[in-house]
Amino acid sequence: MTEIERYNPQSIEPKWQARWEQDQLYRAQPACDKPKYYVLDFYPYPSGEGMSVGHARNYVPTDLLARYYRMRGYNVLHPIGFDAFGLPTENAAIKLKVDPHELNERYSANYVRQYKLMGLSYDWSRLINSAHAEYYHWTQWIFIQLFNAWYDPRKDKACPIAELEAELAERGSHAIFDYIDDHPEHVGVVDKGTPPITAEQWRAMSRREQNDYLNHFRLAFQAESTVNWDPVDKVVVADEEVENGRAWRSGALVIKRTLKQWFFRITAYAERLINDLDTVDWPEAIITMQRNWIGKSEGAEVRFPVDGHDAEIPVFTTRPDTLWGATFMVLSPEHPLTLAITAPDQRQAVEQYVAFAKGETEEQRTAADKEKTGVFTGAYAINPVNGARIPIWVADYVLMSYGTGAIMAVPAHDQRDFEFARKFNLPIKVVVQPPDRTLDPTTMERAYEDKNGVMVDSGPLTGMSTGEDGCACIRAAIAYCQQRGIGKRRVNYKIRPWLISRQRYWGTPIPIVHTPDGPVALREDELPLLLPKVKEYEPGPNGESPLESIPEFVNAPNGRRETDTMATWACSSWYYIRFADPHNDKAIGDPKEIDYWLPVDVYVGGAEHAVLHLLYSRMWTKVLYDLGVVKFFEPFRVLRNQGLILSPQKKVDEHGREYYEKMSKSKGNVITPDEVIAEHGADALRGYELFISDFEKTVPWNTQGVPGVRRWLDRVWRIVLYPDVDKGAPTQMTARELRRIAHQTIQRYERDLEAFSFNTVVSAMMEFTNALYKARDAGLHHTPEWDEAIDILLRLLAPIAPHIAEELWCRLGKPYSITQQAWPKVDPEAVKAESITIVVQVNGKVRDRLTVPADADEAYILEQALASPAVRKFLNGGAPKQVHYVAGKLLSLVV
RNA sequence: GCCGAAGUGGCGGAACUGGCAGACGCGCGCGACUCAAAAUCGCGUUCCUCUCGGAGGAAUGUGGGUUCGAUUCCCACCUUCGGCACCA
Repeated sequence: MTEIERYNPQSIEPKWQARWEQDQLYRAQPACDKPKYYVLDFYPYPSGEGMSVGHARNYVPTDLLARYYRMRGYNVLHPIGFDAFGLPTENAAIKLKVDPHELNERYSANYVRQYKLMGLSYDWSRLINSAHAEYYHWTQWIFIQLFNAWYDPRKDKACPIAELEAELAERGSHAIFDYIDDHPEHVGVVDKGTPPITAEQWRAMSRREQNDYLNHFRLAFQAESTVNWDPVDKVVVADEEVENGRAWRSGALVIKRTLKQWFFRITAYAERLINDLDTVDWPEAIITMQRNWIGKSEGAEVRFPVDGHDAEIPVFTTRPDTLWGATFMVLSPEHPLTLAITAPDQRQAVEQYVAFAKGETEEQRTAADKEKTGVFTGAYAINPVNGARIPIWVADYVLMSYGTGAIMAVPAHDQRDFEFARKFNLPIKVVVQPPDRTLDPTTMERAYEDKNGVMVDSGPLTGMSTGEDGCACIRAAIAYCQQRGIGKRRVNYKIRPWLISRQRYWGTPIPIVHTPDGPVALREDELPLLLPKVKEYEPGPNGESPLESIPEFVNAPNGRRETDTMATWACSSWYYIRFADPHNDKAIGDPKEIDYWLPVDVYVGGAEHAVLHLLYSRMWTKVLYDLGVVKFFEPFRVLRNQGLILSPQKKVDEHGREYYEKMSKSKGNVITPDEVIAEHGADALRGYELFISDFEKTVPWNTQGVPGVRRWLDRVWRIVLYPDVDKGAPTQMTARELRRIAHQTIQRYERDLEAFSFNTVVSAMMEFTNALYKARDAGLHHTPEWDEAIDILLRLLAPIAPHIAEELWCRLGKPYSITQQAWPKVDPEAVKAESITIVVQVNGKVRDRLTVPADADEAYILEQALASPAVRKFLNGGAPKQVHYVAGKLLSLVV
């Protein structure tokens, strides 16, 4: 027996990692004629805790793809960088009393160390970091482009704000507003409630007033906004950081404060953000979530005059067909007309109610199954379609932020209105009778919301029934309103402007100076606006940004510098472009490189960013497309989400149900790649990350899984280097069969990898390895087919387990590096089988299996089947009534 | 409540276009090697029944349907996970 050297990843992995790094094997070439492949991971935030094996679920599959496409001859861009700005680092800096710049370097370096430990093939020459001025210079540059642009609805794209100024000076803004009226999908290009003006009015304005007006159109703009304020921590907190009205960190009751905030006008892109979803290959769930988030709904805006006042209240409705069934109207407590129209004897009650609603948290106000509340204003509106005088109420179930902040209430056909009407004894009027029964307002138990039915008591619509698409009555109602001049077709979107400013230190400074004439952007040659070093990172007593206390920063020659910084969503909205040319100090990137590399071919990350990052990035891409900076309008061609990895420990909840926890430091159940690699090596970790489950599924980590994969790699090691040792029982296999298995494995590998079915890629490789043991036991190992099979095995292994593949490749005396070898070609001749197995069924049950030559025809197979004793047993001596033959697979006999 | 995804052995999962359900791995059991253990190798491992070295039956969340044939297609329901949640 030969003395064998055991597979020892601890000695071979660091050796090859050092060699690869020295040789810079994974550098992408600049733009050239080669086909490109851009595979990208979601931009990671480098946390102080480092990575867990859950993070590797993202990085290993993309590395497999990168290595695979390199071997297939593509110029592969596989970069990484750090989304380094943001609150977690800032909070850590405050707590540890360490400069966040320093923490960033420390944490990023730890991530890089872990990436290298896993043998990931990133192009390290393209490493980027959002918190480096070299990077945020261009985040600021894009901010300026947005600030200096508006969305021209007629051109359906972003245009320089100077064009808007020229138009205002020449013709005013009426043409723009008229166009939006006729094309309601453009409602989001301008702030709600902005008045149209004439050229004379524009020219009469001061520069400050003009800037205020332009602000309603700019793609980056400042506006008043209500935010959650934590009086103990003295910070603004996000909605997500508020639980039951209390700040998550301090436990203090949050109060609402109105602050001036910076926004991006994502609403202008609502329609394109929906429509362009048809052009990407993304998980259906994410596409649906984005659609819902944008929340397009079509209907009509109808104006209701207020009885006895010189005022009209517009309402938005998706069911204009039910206009005749409106029996009351409801205003949001924040509606500007609420107090103005309130009758004197109701004033006290309404004021009280408005104050009560204002004091409610978002949580209380939108709680499920909340009892309806509201107060009568004492005023009446006139229903413009039938002159009916209907009471106007104020109630918190109507939100100021959606539609017009006022609704017409149709209790017979809207469940919310129904509940309100029942509670306050308001009349209910049925205007749509369902086809199968007759609704009686006095006995109805819930609203009939279906569109299907016949119109009753509805003026000109009476007797109409729902058309083919269910919207005939709606269209007729809109046409009627338009003709009478009381309403018009309208589109509403739920999506709101994207809040970008944070009164915090650790973020990209906003390149704006507030002058007596209003906000002015820095010139491009004044960038980057550096984040100054400070001693204290805590926000001021009233939530002022720490930047406010630095006179050298705040005081600009022409005014006061903006002290808000950008939320990290800005940094991550364009980083995928930067990788094309990451160190360019003249532009966000050389257009030649950007045009070559983008869009991203495959983008992989967790589903938690379904809406936020993926929506923001799409908007920025479209702005840059409109402005001619890039030539693509969707950044990520293919998107896939990896599933979560949970802790292996089974827990039982209070109902006795079993579940697995997420890995987290606070629960003390984190498994790190470091510990797994120390014990079993990076290749075994990589293999198990791929093998653990279906890529998109959430699954608990199994501590036995890595040793299982390690055993497979051990077997690979032994069969490649020591095929003569430890023979098993003799088996039957021909050289041709071995060759067929090798080439079929290439096919399965390619097919499964391209379908993101990485677990079956690994299992195909395990089967191939098992087949080699069998072939060895059949005495095949000194044949040319054996050498070819081993060669294929190692090439296919290289993307999964690069270290062991390189080591074995080297020991067989083949040329360095295996990662630079060509991908093996499938030989179609080798794949063909000479004999095939045909399953014989009788009445749908398998009764026998026949081995026949691959070219056997149906007649021959039928003859063989009828001769089989196992089959005859179930034929009861008769002939089959029906015969179904599936070529090469199955013969089904029916008796 | 609404929208989306998914339910297959003890566990993770596989099954290409309607055609052998349970590949591959984990775990478990038995055996070989060993003084012993580890490692390794071999065999077995969905459930039930029987006249058990064989044969038959049932089974892919539940109940129906289409089909010679359904994990796959259709209908209804149940459960789990994710998202949204008074959006007019």
